[in-house]
Amino acid sequence: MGYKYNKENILETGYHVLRKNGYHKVGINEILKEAGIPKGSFYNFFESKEDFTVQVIQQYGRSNRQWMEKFFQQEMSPLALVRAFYKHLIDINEQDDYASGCLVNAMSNETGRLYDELAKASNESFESWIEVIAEIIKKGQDSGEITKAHTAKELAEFVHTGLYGTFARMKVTRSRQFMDQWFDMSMKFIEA
Amino acid sequence: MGYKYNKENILETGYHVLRKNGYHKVGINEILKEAGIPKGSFYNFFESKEDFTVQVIQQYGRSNRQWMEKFFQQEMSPLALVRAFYKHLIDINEQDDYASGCLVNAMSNETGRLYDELAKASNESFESWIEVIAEIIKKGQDSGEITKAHTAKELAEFVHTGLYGTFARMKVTRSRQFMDQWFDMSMKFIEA
DNA sequence: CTATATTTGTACCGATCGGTCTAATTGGTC
DNA sequence: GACCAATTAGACCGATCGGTACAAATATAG
Repeated sequence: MGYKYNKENILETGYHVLRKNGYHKVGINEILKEAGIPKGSFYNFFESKEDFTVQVIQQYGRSNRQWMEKFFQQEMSPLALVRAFYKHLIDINEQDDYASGCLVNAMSNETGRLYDELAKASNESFESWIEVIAEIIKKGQDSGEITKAHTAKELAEFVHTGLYGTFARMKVTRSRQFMDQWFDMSMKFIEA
Repeated sequence: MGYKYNKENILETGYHVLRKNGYHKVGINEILKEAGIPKGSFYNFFESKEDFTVQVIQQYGRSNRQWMEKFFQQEMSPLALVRAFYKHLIDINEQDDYASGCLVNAMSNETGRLYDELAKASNESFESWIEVIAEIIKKGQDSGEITKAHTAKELAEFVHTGLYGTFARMKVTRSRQFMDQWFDMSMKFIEA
């Protein structure tokens, strides 16, 4: 029962710190300092650093899925929505000065083969997002805007992991140039 | 002036340790132990952990490029070579039990926005490989096997970063299923 | 109010971090 | 052989790591 600190706020802080720095670079003390809580409270809320990170991923997975569902409810054609969605993600990363990419991609790459619980949480978030993207792509296929050469889920996975691939290039070049190039090619790929 | 230890061997050890564990998970002591050298020798060869890692990336970048150039000299059509190349990379990752992916992708994601020298080294290795892949794709375009809808370099970058994107999925699902799916879709994408 | 359980705050733990220092050893040159 | 520079060896440095211990403070139940 909530006393002084709020678990969701701590997870939110963890999201920002982990997204920018990765898992092994960040120490518990950095999170305590950033969130303004003492260590006792942290280990009251969370069993371990891994458990904390799992919950960060889960909370982000849920809130991002909700945001996506809302985004795809805008009044536009399915293909236009997909285009706007990825354009928006690229814009966000530019505003972020190319510092972070996606938490789930970062955690998957850095810890996916090292810690089972982190892998599971990352995978579940990813798949939950793919459901939403596949749904809008399916609508585009039904309306004839999007290719039926592959299933909606295959297209969603192909495009979204494609974006993840560009994050490595983005971080290293500190530029959106390659993401824009990827965008044009990917959007052409899914067009009917 | 080589005394007792060989710099290339130390870098080779570093390659394996860093590829599997990432940058921040690995301590100098682990590399010393794995390579069987004392700390004094390490800091005789390398200025710092970052300098060491830069040289690991550079050596791997060079040796991998040489391997690629040889691979593409096999007696096959350009498209068949590209297919065989990526099939082979997927096979390697399966044999590796999906533990590592690509060092350059891992370093780019984990450290690309954090350390300038690591970013530079990662970027240079990546671009050096893209040159080789673009070359074989160009040949495929000239022979009519590969689409001319995009330049050879654009296609090479799109495909290769696409593969990088799948590594996150691979590590988290511990399976080649998604890589195979990506392979089919990507190869279809570049076909004329 | 008292009794009890939970949360908060901080000191502390052994282990490890990246890196320095210096002595002993080695190899090459005269 | 003597001499010097480079290399090797590992003890040592302060800082930080993830996590524990425990007492003080706080909230809830009666």
